[in-house]
Amino acid sequence: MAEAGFARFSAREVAKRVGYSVGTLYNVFGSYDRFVLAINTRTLLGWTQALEDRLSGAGPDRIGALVNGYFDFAEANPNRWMALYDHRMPPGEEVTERFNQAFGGLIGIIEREVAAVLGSPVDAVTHALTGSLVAIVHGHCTFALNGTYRSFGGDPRAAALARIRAALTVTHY
Amino acid sequence: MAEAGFARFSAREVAKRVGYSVGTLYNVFGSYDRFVLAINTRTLLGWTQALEDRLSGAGPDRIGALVNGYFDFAEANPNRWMALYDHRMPPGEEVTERFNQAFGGLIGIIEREVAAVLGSPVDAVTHALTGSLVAIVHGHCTFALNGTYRSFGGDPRAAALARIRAALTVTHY
DNA sequence: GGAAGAAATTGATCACTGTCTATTTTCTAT
DNA sequence: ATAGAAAATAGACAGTGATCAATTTCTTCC
Repeated sequence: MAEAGFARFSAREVAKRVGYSVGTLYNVFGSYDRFVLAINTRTLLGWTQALEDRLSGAGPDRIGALVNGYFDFAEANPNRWMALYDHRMPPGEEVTERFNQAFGGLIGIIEREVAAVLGSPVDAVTHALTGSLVAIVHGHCTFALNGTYRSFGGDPRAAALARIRAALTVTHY
Repeated sequence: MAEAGFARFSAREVAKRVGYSVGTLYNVFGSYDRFVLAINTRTLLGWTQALEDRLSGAGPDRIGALVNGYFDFAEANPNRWMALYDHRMPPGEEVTERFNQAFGGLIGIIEREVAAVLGSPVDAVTHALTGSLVAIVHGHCTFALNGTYRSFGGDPRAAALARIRAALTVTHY
């Protein structure tokens, strides 16, 4: 996935490279979508770990550390990161519990820092605000990786951080 | 594309439905990627038109009209809108000039309104800020359409608009 | 050590995809 | 009516996800 990217990823190619037949892959994972989901869960866990590492070595600007950690992981693993959003479950099928937990864990890390900055408890309000802040960084990161941001000019991660700070400032009042 | 979505879209199926053979589609468009690009260019032009219509019937809150127009188009045409970002050119190949122009036109509409709100001329600074604001809305809209925002709680378009206003407020100073 | 049963693995097969090209059909202008 | 250009076709190719009966490998117990 890291090497080929979501569009060119193939279960058969994986089977060939790991020395198993296609059938085994399907016995283990059930379907192509569940296979990709397993990979994406792994990516999510690695990303969470990267953010935690950033925070543990961070100075007073923990929000800045998170935004930079977010971008750094995505830029270091563009194909894996993009696969997280390129892949969609077929209509009717639900995402794995493990995947949801991994995603929740990632958001939880960010949420704690958002609440800390605002001096608020971790509640529904900070949860919703965290989602919105993540959406801000996600949008900037997406445009950075797919080349859209180049036509805008400026540094996407600096812009994202500025918008986050503005949001947190205004929310203070 | 509107009906099947990017993942399940197929040139052969299109050929069948329009009553031509696959070969003709390839004679006309050159490749699958260029075919999708032609569709996406059309989507971009339709989206631009929708935003212009909104603005022409808008009250004093033109930024609000843009954000709502952005969301409304995406929610009314989820598959077409998502295809805009799901599709990526194969490495080495470039996007059509027509596509870039259509995208530039869309951004231009937003940029004029951003400059107007700030009382600034349309220059490199407002251009970069516009890109950042579009990234904000894009992130919220993406999470709204792919279901991610549900787990956050709250209304994605209201959140996007609040973040935009915060960004424009802080930028004033 | 060997046999019975469970577990894991295989590969052939299916319907589908994008891509390409030689061939045929249709149109256009003289 | 005809020569030449343009448009459209069908079929072949290599690749995909999916399925499943048949085979191989591993456990377990006597």
